[in-house]
Amino acid sequence: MSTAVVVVIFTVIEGRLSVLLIERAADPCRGQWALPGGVLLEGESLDGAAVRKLADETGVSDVYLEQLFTFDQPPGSGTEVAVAYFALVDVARTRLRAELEWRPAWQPVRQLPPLAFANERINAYAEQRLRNKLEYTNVVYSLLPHRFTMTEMQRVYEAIVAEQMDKRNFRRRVVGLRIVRETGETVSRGAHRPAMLYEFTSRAPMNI
Amino acid sequence: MSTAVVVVIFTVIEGRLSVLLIERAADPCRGQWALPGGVLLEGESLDGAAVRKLADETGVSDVYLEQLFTFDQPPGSGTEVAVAYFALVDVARTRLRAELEWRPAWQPVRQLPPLAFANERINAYAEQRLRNKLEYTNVVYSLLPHRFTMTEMQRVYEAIVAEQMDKRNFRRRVVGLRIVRETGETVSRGAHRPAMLYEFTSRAPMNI
DNA sequence: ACAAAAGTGTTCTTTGTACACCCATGT
DNA sequence: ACATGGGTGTACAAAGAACACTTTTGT
Repeated sequence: MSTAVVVVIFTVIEGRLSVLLIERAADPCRGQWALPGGVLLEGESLDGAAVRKLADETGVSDVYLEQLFTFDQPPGSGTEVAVAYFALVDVARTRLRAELEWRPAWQPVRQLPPLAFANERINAYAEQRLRNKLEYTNVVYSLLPHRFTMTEMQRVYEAIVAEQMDKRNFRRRVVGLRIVRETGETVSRGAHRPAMLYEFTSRAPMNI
Repeated sequence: MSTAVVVVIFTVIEGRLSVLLIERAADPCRGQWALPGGVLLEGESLDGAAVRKLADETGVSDVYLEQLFTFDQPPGSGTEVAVAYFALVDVARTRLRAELEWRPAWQPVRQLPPLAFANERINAYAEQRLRNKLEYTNVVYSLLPHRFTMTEMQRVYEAIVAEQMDKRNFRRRVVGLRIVRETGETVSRGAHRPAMLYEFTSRAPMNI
């Protein structure tokens, strides 16, 4: 009996929070979708396994990645428990590894297909935690480039909580909580006046 | 390779937050103290194993018990990972199971003896989580009898956060958050005027 | 009489929320 | 000229923190 590690990988695509799922080409649960996961290797740490799975699936590392919860595995699955992680990645930097028996795809969290195993619970739990963390941490740092405008950041938040925010209150909050700071430089991005560029005060998970 | 389950069991003794530790009478780590734990049995759920360990050690059930975090286990320990839980119990209702090779004792968290394995981290993590949960949930329900005075409840909070609070603000908070409610009955407990009895609005973990 | 805990209100500060207008640029 | 996103301030409400005195009872 071994330990499974699964990773709930979120991104934002066209203003919608989406999650990476794998279509199972083999039994059990052929044709259903499941969260990417695998077993803990000999001598590997949990965090190490999560980083490895994330890199295998998306090619990225150095993103927000946090342990979520540990779930029981169904009998006969070959593993006793599944340690779930969640991660946020910028879709523009990812490269999915599709193979014959391995068809990954981004699915909007509001319209998930039927999932194998207990993956609905894990997904729901991850989404809940993401929304909570959004309010007081810098989780989104790996969803944005190193420098970005307030509007770009706000669009990401709005995609995750699925509602619109007031831009003045939004700015006050993220600057007041020291999640981001002004860089002092501006940029012109289209048919409007130049915008201040911001950056995260830290690109590692804030622990609070 | 199997999965370990450990339980950080808190109580309040003489106004101090204390945790249950076991003195190891056998190698490895003979003479050191460790958190109570064991392996996940065949066909047993994680929560089930945590409930079983807690009952084995203290004789109590129906208390606050929540999954905390999953830690890597050191190589050669026979288990891959340790799923940690934390619990709060009323010391007056517990009965510790002491045996020759098994010497449990309550230790104040401010003066812990040297611990085996990575148990310092687990303890520190549990204490942190307890303090956070204290602010917005009913965690302490299993540290108090069914009916209690405000002062009794406040003493428990003060023991956990290790600082004194204002009783008017304290009452407003726990009543306002619907953690407790008045019962309408009063009691006389010593050389002072009778006190209102309160009760928890729920004796199951509030999920928020 | 005194010691011990119970009970009770107000002020101030901080935090969050709602809300509307003008500006610089590219087409 | 107009469409697009950028930038800004104020008023109100809610929540939290600080603070002191009187009451009831048992010894």
